[in-house]
Amino acid sequence: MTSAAFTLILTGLKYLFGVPVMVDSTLRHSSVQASSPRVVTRFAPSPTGYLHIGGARTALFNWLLAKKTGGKFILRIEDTDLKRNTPTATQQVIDDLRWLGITWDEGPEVDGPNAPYFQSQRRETYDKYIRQLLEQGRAYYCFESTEELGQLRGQAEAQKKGFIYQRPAVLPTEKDVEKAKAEGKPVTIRFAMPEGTIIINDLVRGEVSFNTAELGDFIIIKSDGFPTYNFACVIDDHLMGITHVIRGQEHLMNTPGQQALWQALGFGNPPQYAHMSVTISESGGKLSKRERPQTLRKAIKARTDTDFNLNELAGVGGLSADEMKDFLKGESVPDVPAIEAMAKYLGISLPEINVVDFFKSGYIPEAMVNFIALLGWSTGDTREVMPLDELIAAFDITRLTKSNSLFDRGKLVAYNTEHLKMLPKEKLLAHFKAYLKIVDSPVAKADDETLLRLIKICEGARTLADIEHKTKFLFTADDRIEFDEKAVQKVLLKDNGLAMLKLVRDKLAAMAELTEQGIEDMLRALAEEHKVGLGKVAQPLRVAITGSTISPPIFDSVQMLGKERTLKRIDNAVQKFADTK
RNA sequence: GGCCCCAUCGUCUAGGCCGGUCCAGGACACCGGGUUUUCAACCCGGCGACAGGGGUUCGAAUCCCCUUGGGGCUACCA
Repeated sequence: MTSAAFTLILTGLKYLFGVPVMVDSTLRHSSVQASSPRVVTRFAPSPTGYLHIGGARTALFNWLLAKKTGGKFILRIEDTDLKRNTPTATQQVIDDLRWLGITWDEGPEVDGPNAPYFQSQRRETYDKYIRQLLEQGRAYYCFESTEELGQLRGQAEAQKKGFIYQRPAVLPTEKDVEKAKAEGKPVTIRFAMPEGTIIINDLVRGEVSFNTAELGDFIIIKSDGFPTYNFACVIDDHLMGITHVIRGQEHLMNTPGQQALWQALGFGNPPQYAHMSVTISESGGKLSKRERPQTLRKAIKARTDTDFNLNELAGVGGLSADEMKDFLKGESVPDVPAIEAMAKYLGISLPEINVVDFFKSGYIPEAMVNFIALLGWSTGDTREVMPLDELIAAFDITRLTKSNSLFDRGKLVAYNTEHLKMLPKEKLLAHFKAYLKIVDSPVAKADDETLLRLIKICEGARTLADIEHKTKFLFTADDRIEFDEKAVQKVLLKDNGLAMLKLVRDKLAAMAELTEQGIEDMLRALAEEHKVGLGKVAQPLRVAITGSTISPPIFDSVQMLGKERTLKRIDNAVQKFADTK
């Protein structure tokens, strides 16, 4: 691991209202490892929704590092933005992490010495440090409204300059605060950024330097009294003894500010940072949960058919006409359930972004974790498909890639196929049952023994959804089979398919007991007798009992369906298509 | 616009720090063939990349600079 964690260089003699901030000094911090041998990492999501792929990747890398080094992994909920928090989000994130197999040593539901793990419950702690900063003149009050700030920003933009908050020549006093409050002005607190150059030594990017003059004084306490991310994160990382912070590149620009804060608070050595590359989606930018509503919006706009009723769709989503209008204009985004209901109504599938989306599509966590781990990281040799323990053993934080990577669903499918083959049967059974439950499949009715058999006869399946689709016919009523038109045309109505089906029926009816072997012998004999390939006799049978040309091996399919039901389905098919051409 | 990051097959990547062993390796995808009761799986083969331009050097995918392209951030969000 790299030695110097970071270097803060401040040039010149700078005074902040009489208080010397830093005098032309170069502070070198020794290796984090030297002072704290045990690695402590964390995943700190904000509870605004489901865990998405990007978050899962961040959590995974932090978890992997902790596991690899025998360290500790903490889950901390950054719920300081009351407006954005959604009530069930924390539970959703917890469920998603558990599904992936990512467990935490400290955090919600398991607790630990650093409790509470919800930032909204740590107000006193932040208050203590903010007082310290205020007293030292390293933080100061501000009273501008959002509108005023917006105006200043607009002016800067008009001049093609970046907006930097101008620190007042004389800092507001407590008296000014009282006055502002009396006048109903919002009160926020900004960090007084010291002047100079901050160099961060990133585990994946190397040295990156920033001029603090271009960063400006950022807000650390909001007008509602809650800390902003940049402040709370620094306090908690310090208090919780975090040694390594692995996060997305989108946080790179926050790092100098956080390090300066770390320094100002006298926290000593900051953690080692590793800014991962970003995961890009097929459509271009950062993989984002916005893609689902965007896809839906596009689909709605693409509907030009006359019988399509927009109001009806709005009703499905529980939206008013105005809300629908806003959504289409891109001004608002409905809830997840509303989005999903509308997508279902339109019969379109939304891109999988959240971890649950993949669960519902039939992917297994082992494959997800393996695939996500290889997005921006590699072993260095040619190993790719690996079980979890091997992944942990192979993990090396210094091998993270610098460049962004595209989330390729095709490759995920390939990984899922491999893991489906590798996984012990009991584990697969558990995954399959969970899957059947979440998609509310009729197959869920089957007992474990049957389920295990279904898994076995679907060997080579790519997803759990494949297994479900292939075997659902067993749990459908005999007269409710949905026939695939193409399959009927090609298999039953052509080449005497129906005639062959009748022959098969008679042979089957004559069999005392159905075994896979018996069925196979019978079908093969029939094919030979008529000098045709097995396909010619098997396919009509397959279509008759499943309605489609896709099914598990025919011998198993028939055996599992049973003689009575098979005959009934053959009769139904013969009757149904006898007069069709 | 400003600041920051990145750049090898369509995609994920190995190699780059320690320049020659790389006319660039693997995987997915794709194409062709095989196996076959369907789909999937499986087997064999093929296509396919060092963004461009300048340097440095006997020699550059590897080091330096520029251009171009992509991405991130630019909130009283995290």
